[in-house]
Amino acid sequence: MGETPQKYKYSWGIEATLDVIGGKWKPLVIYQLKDGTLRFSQIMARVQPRITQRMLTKELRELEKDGLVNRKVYAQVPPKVEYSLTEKGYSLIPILDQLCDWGYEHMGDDIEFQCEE
Amino acid sequence: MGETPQKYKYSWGIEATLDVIGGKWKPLVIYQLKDGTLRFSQIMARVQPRITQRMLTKELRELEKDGLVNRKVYAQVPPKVEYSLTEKGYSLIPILDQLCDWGYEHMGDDIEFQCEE
DNA sequence: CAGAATCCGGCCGGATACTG
DNA sequence: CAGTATCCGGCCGGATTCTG
Repeated sequence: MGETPQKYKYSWGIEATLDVIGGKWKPLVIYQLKDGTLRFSQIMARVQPRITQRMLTKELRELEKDGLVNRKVYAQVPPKVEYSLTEKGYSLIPILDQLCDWGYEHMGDDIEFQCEE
Repeated sequence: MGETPQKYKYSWGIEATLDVIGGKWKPLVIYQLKDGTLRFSQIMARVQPRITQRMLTKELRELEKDGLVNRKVYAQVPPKVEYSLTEKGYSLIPILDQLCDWGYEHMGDDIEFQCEE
């Protein structure tokens, strides 16, 4: 029945999603991984010179904890760690594309963009 | 060579968009306004008891500054201020819906949702 | 190479009180 | 009613140093 036609609409889903991609560098990191597996240093290089090691480590850990990225450690010296997107992580790409597009269309008056190619 | 086949992909657009909707309450506030104009106290009531006056004022000011909401002040006593979405603000609704859906599908194991109805 | 640890400034966001 | 003003704790995020 029509009760609570629109009620409160707290939109927890939005907050849950923003909790996951809202980190300062997270969308960037996810975007880097969309084309495949990358090593820690490779991600660093692609987001450089803006992100610090500490931040990259931290955000990768959180993304891993949230089930968006896989972390594979090779037991060797020197260390080698590879990161890739999980299914869940991949499912975010279309949304990130849209966020990027919106930014491009509505905010892009004096900044550079690199959404799609 | 396929010059800069994928280059860096900084995705500034994403960051620009998240700057605008990334505030803790902003997506909620925008969502409340999607059905039409609301007064300050009405927005408060809908987001209550979670947001504070200070935060609502602050986020509304930022949304106004970013051109997402209109602010109409009635010169009367007691004061009356109405908020509504701009075109730009409305254009975010589909994206917010997607963010909400994603949260619902991927994070919704033990939280309540109210995306659409 | 991929981090862990430490230090630190800033500012985000909440609580409370006051005002036109 | 719709704000300001003030205080304040926490934590976000950067810089730097050390390590297996």
